[in-house]
Amino acid sequence: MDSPPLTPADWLNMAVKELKERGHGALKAQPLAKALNVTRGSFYHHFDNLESFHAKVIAHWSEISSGQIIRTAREMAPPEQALDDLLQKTFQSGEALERAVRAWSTVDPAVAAAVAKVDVARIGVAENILIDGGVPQSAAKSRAQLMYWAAIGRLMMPFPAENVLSQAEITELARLMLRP
Amino acid sequence: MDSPPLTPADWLNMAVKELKERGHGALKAQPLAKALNVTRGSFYHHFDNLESFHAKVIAHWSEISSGQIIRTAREMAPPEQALDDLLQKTFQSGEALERAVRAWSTVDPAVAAAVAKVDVARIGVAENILIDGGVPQSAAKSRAQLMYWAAIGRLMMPFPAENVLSQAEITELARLMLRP
DNA sequence: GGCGCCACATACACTGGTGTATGTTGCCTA
DNA sequence: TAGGCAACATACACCAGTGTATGTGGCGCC
Repeated sequence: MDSPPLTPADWLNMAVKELKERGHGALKAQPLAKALNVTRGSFYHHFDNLESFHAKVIAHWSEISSGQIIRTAREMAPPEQALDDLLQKTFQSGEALERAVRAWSTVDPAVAAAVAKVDVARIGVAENILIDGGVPQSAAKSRAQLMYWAAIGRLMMPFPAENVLSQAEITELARLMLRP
Repeated sequence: MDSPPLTPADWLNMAVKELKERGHGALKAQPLAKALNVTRGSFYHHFDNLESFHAKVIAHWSEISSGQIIRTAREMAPPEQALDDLLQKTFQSGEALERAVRAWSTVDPAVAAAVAKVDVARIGVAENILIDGGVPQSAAKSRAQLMYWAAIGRLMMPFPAENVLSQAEITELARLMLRP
């Protein structure tokens, strides 16, 4: 029943999974090793210590998130639709992960820095969509910020699944935000 | 140099302080005892165990938050001003605490339940302000939700102090939200 | 066919936490 | 003035984690 040897990527993927399901408190060598059916020896073979491992985990998350941003930006159909996508789809399957990372960022400055970068990138995408939709540049930034904050705020509700706006409400909001 | 004997309230106040400054990971008997210059014996004299202590901490936070809500609601001057207050003042000195509690809520269902209740109450206040300001009931709820999510989202940014809207922008937003 | 390295396993010393059981000290009170 | 209780302190057994040092099995390769 022995499985193929593990790579650092395997550890990072498991880390992301545990982060999503149990929060950053689960990012420890011993529990992760158990989840991968190996001992901590493997962990300390691939990584120097917990701190550097955490750094690689958050870097991995940044890449994942950046990938999502690129894809979202590429689907820039009509601005109204792009806005819907950005508001809704960005945090669809990634909600739990996003919540966990943001909670983590409140106690780890390195994570906070990474999250801040991703935030800037995402808000930039939203801003460009608004500008493409005819919103004056001066107003676009603060509106994009507002929208982004609302999206983050929603998923930081204790039960984000119960905190939803109807499609009609989202469309109404998008229309409001695209007003010149 | 001996100080007066501690009460459970002293422990709860210290807990809130540590929660605010270091996050919920600091809510442990040993570190708190050290911060209060006593030993864990005192902790286990006043509380059964960590779990019940945590329950009292979050209950204490709920009362604090409810107090703020009452005060905010009582200052219901003109709706525009009340909205400013709700958006800005609620999380002024309490930003770090709010962040910590919300991060905590992502890993503790009991905390999540308490936070959810406070959220409902706060959104209710915002909704009433909007209704007082002439917004139709049907639209008031979703707009109040949006505003609340944005407020929460802002303070969950890694550096909330750098994520601010100018007073002009807030006023503009309040005006927008109060549109019938 | 022995060499070396990769991917672990094992063992050890250590830290920082929990909960419990049992002192100890001062004050309040009958 | 003796008892009793509140507010601790002390000591113990235990657990879950870290990091490090060293052992080991297989496989690639010349």
